[in-house]
Amino acid sequence: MTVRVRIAPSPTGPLHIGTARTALFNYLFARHVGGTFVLRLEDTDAARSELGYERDILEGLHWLGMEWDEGPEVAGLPARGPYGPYRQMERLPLYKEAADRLLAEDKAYYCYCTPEELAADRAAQEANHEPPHYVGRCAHLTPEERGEREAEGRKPVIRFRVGEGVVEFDDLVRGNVAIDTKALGGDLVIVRSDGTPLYHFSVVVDDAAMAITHVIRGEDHLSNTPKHILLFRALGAQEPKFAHLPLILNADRTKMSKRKSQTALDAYKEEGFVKEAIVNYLALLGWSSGTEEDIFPLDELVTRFELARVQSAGAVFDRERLEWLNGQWIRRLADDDLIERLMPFLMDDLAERARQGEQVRFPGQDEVAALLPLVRERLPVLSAIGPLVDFLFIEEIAVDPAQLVPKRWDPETTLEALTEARRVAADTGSVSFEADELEASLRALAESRGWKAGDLFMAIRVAVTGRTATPPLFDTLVALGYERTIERLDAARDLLAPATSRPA
RNA sequence: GCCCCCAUCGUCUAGAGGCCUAGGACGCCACCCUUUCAAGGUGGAGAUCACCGGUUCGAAUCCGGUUGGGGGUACCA
Repeated sequence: MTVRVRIAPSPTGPLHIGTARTALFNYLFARHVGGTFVLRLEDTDAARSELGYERDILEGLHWLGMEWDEGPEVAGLPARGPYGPYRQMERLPLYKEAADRLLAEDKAYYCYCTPEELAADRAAQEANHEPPHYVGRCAHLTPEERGEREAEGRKPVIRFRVGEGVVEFDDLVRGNVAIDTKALGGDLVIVRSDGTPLYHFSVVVDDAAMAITHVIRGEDHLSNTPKHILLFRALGAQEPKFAHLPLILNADRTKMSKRKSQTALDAYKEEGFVKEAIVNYLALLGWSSGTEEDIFPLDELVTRFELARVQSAGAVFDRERLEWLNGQWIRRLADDDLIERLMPFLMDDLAERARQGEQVRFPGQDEVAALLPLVRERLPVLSAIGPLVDFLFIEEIAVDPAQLVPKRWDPETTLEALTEARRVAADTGSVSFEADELEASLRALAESRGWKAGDLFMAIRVAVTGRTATPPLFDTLVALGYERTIERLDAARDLLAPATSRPA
């Protein structure tokens, strides 16, 4: 029997980090055993489903590198796989047929209860401290009674007879789970009054129709699993194996939510998290290799992944750890690759500065390539590139006079030092403007004047970049170029003393 | 309320009866390197393995209970 798993997102919001993790575990499991990874869109909640979300989800999964073997047609490309269509709203006849079958076999029935009646039932049950459940008012209607209700114009839902007994299954991560059908809340609605199927029904009809062998999903579905198993049985379908993954948690250990955490994959992408780090991190949320390594590319995760090594307790999403992994992955990327990923972030940053009225220059890839050694180890996220190098591309940098003066110095000393530094830089630069020479001559200057090299360098750093934290100074000066270095040193001197009184 | 699941450093985890005076990683602290910031290196603090009882010569590991946390309980998915 060949393994078939699926990821079945609902296009009711942008791709959620939890959905991405569930997709990943399904993907890893499928690839590890040479099975098939199916993508199915569960869009039966017409009120909340949107095409834009669907695209976001598909693009996100694709971006992370999880190609599906079977899935819906997208952007003009035909559906892949023999079990299509892969959007539930395009599979309505299938649910209709399945529901009719259950109806014919009296495993399901029409229910005409109004929302008001159901609400009243629930209120009464609550008052009596009973668990909420459907009372079965319509469970045994005669044809006449049904006729009366139809005549009133009531549109029925279809309910599935849950029956009595204990449903037991062997969860691949949790072991044996047994739940009494009494805890299920009575006969459950499987088809809405408008004829569309509800999740618990469509998911089973489809998993059966698509020959899914393993259902790997979040723990939030664990209590609902008996409903599904009962439905599989009623439909005469082979029930799949189940594996319920631990939930991803907010810092307060509740189920990760938009309200308390950043849940949209897109938001992480826009901050400059690389896909390798996200995949790596998501895999480590609930799974561990059992070794002491923690950096794994996708293909290695595929070879190592086992459901048996999945944790059963929930895992708090730890952004710090994600950032660390991101830095690790950024350091590992090939030059060309990193440049390509960095460019959009840098361009966006500069474009934003331009919008704010600053004069900026947009560098080409070659120019950014030259900066790579200066920034590579300083990027926890790709979006950190702007603040690291934008002073190179902005005509007029803002310099704070207060920051210009090193802690141990006074303005006079600083002015003198910058003046001397300008002279030395000009002298050196007239021969060759290179990092080693600049460093040697400026160190010599500091020594001859009894200044701490660090203080001198800090004054220069702030003068030419406007910042106290930058890539290494001399490489920065070279990147800036001779002329702009001199210009900025002069501008900084002006800041410390009016031009008229500036020492020549 | 009822049902189900879970429980090892702040966080992610290793651990499947003796290898555990509980290991690794993130974060934190210190030192080294160093022109700043990073990165890197070294070291450190940090967990009476939720609690109680049992099984056993021996338990973080097995069993029971307690407590705590989470999830589910819709004409949402």
